[in-house]
Amino acid sequence: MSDIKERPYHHGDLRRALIETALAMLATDQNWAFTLREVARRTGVSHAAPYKHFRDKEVLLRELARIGFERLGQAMAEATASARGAMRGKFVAGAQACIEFALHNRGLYRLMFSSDADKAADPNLHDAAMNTFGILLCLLEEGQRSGSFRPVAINALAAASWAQVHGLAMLVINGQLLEEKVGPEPIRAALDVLLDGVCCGD
Amino acid sequence: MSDIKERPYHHGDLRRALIETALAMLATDQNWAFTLREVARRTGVSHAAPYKHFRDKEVLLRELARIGFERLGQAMAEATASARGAMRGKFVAGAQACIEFALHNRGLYRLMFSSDADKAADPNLHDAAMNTFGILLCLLEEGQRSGSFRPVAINALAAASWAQVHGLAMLVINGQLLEEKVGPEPIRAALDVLLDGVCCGD
DNA sequence: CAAGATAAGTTTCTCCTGTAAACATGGAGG
DNA sequence: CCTCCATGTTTACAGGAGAAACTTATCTTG
Repeated sequence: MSDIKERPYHHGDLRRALIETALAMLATDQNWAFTLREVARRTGVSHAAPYKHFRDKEVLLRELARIGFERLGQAMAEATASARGAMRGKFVAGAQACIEFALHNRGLYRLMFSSDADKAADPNLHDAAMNTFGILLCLLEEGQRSGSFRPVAINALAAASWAQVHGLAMLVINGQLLEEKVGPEPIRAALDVLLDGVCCGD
Repeated sequence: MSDIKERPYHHGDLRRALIETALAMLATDQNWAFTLREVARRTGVSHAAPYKHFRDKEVLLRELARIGFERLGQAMAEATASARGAMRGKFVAGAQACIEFALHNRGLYRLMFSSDADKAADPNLHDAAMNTFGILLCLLEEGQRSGSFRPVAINALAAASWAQVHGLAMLVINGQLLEEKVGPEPIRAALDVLLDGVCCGD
């Protein structure tokens, strides 16, 4: 009663609150191995309450992954947009934005690419992932149009770039890209190797 | 000697048997979300028996991952060794061997690169992973010595290659590299893009 | 060879999770 | 005002991880 917020029976926006709690836990624990009950607990509701908003745990996980792709896409879009100058620089900016995102959101990033975030099971998630992928595609198209990137099949460039960026991100957040193994600035160096294959001339 | 056993109290080689069962389950289920109890059940022992051989579930997971890296390394070594001709071809052979391995051992591959197979927690696992990585390094060194690969920092090449191959493998086993998205033969095409950046001249 | 000691199984137990079902509550519409 | 219904809560249950205590076969050693 003396409580500032005497939580009413009906939370008001529990769905949102649960998502926020889960995202916060992902940010902390970095291995996304959270339990639904813990999310409920930290949100201050009973352990069954979440089921009124998410049919099961995987639905929540997929929603989190979807949000992750949205944010990643936004980060990459901003990075490439604000990077002025050569296409090569834009590409690097986008790639680094992705890797930085992965580093600062390890748990979420891992979830996004884990088999638990099954794209086939949720059209919205699938679309979100595709949109993010689309940013890369646009960038590559732009680079080809401007004559900066080689005029090979766009899909080859896309597959190579996506794999490279995602691969780097995974290696980074797994701590498998340490100085002792691949030297300082491994990300930039690796991207340069790829870009030598992507860009025209040398 | 004879395989038809009356299930003696002492299994004889339960440790090995458990590993084999687990590997078989990984091969089937492809998402390595198996339970220790199920492994015990299928091996025909009580659910507590495994704890006599593995302190906890993660120890078993790490052992499986270690075996996975051993096999992957072997596959890649064989592929690169038996590929005769230009370095570029050797590289492609090794990369394809890795991706093929991932495809045919989805669960195991995912486990190998998941956070549950914590390299820092098991020196043997760490070494196995390093050895596999070493195959790639050797290949790159050989390519540089023979003048086929660009004389940039070996670590840049290594990071780029490792990320590329691993990234492709992850995308492939996640079904995110389908024809509709990246065209036919995406793997070969993507590798060619990278190799244009790795190899000398064009 | 008798007799522990010990390694390797088994049973039993506790705590936790995901999820279903039944019950409670409070705000919206007749 | 009363009743419906979305959104909570409590209770219940199947299953998993792992600890502890018990059992049995094998190994060691006097």
